Parts: sequence; structure tokens; C-alpha cells
Amino acid sequence: MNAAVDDELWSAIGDPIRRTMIDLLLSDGPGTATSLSRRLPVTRQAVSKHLAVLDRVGLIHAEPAGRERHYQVDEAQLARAVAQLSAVGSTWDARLRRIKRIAETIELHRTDNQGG
Amino acid sequence: MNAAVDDELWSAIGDPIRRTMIDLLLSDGPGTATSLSRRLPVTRQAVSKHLAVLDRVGLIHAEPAGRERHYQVDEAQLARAVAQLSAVGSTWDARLRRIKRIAETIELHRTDNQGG
DNA sequence: GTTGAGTGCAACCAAAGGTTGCGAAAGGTT
DNA sequence: AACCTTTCGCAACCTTTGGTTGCACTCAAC
Repeated sequence: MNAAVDDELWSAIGDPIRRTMIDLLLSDGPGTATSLSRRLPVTRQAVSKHLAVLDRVGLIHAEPAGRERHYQVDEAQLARAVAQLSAVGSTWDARLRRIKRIAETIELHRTDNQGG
Repeated sequence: MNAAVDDELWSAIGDPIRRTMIDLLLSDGPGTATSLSRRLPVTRQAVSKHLAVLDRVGLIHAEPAGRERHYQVDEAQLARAVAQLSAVGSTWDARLRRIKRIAETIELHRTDNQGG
């Protein structure tokens, strides 16, 4: 629907670090910048920036807990992102199928007309 | 299988301009840097750089034709990329379902124990 | 109150995406 | 053949983004 929002979602999940972060938050439950950075090949500050990006597009949200900030995945928004992925995937898939069908048709006509 | 290749495929299709380029090549057939740049909000040089990126990961390949270079989608490689998309999508989808199920179970126990 | 873990902010660096400018090669025109 | 147009590739430059280090602040625990 909204192309700008779509692009933001894409660029958010397009980064391998951010995809891993979402994976970690999903598999291990809520976490902080520090806890995530311990399981990633980048510093806490880099993780913090990525968390800000994911937060900005609504894929995660923070919950202050004392001196810590617990981040967790926003399920609805992630479900929307997954829908985007499968939408693009099926679009390309459909076009690949159509191209293949056309190619086969051409091939068929060629052998048909030229007799082999 | 190969994480590095996966990340390269992802970062290739993560860029909105490159996704649009693939869309155009699929819908309109082979094209040149110049023809694509006419349908995109960036200059030919920018398109050329994106084409080089897509070429490097094997999503497209060029065919010299006189003074032009015709680019077209590599169907097998794009099919592989589509598979990556759906793989990540279904992984997240499965985890979201599991989280939802756990949440419902907890909720059920809570009302069960506290009686409302 | 001091110490330690977690956070945020600022400065600095490198890579990526984008632009302009220019020169070279291929094709069409006269 | 000479000329003009189109397309391309290369180089220089700018801006944004991902990453780092360094420092100051807060909250919890001792």
C-alpha cells in the first residue's frame, strides 16, 4: 500500500545484523543492547543504533526496566514485514513462471515451424 | 547453506532501487543501464553501479550487443533468492506462532489459577 | 558513598549510494 | 569520409550509513 513504509520495512530487515537481532529476540525473548551485543560481532553502540532503526519502523519496542531497556519484537509489525517478503517473493515467482511458459511456447513454435 | 552468499543475495535485493530494477527487467524484458535509468529516479551511472552489484551476485547477466549492454535476469539465481526470502519469512512466521501459542497458554493458566 | 553494569551522546572513520564531468566507442546521417 | 548522436566506462566528489572509540550519566548493590 504505502511504498515509503514498505521501503523502510525492507531496509530495516535487509541488514544482516538486524535480521540476526530479530532472530535472537524471537528465539531468546526480550533483550538489551548489551545482551545482544554479546552475541553479535559488533559493539554495543552499533547494536544500539540498529535497535533505534528497528524501533523507528516499529518492528520492536523498548520497555524501560530500572537502568535497563528491554527490547522485544512487535509481533503484528513483524507479521506485516513477513507478508511483504512473501508478496515480493510470489510476484517474482509468478513472473519467472510466466517467462518460463513463454520461453517454452516459443520453443514449441520453433520446432513446430521448422520441423526440428 | 552458505551464509556469506545468502547475505550477498539479501543485500542485493535489500535495496529498493535494485528490487525495482529486477521488477523492470522481469516485466519489460532485457534492458540497458540507459533504458532502466529512464524509468528510475536516479542517474544512469547510479543504475550502472547497481547493475554491477546485481551482476556480481549473479542475479543478472549482461550480453554485449553493439554499443549496448543488454542485462537480463538469471532465472535460476533469482529463484534461489526467492527461496531465501520465503525461508526467512517462514522461520519468523513459525516463531511468531509459537510465541502466540505460549502467550495463550500462559493466559489460560492465569485465568485457570486466579479464577478470572 | 563508592563501585559496577548498562545507557546515551559525540567525534571520528570507512564503505555504499548518488551526482557531475569527461573521454571513448558504436551506429546513423549527410 | 566527416559528423553527430547515443551509449558506455572511468574518475572525482559529496552524503548517508554502519562501525568504532571515548566519555559522562544513571541506577542498583555493597
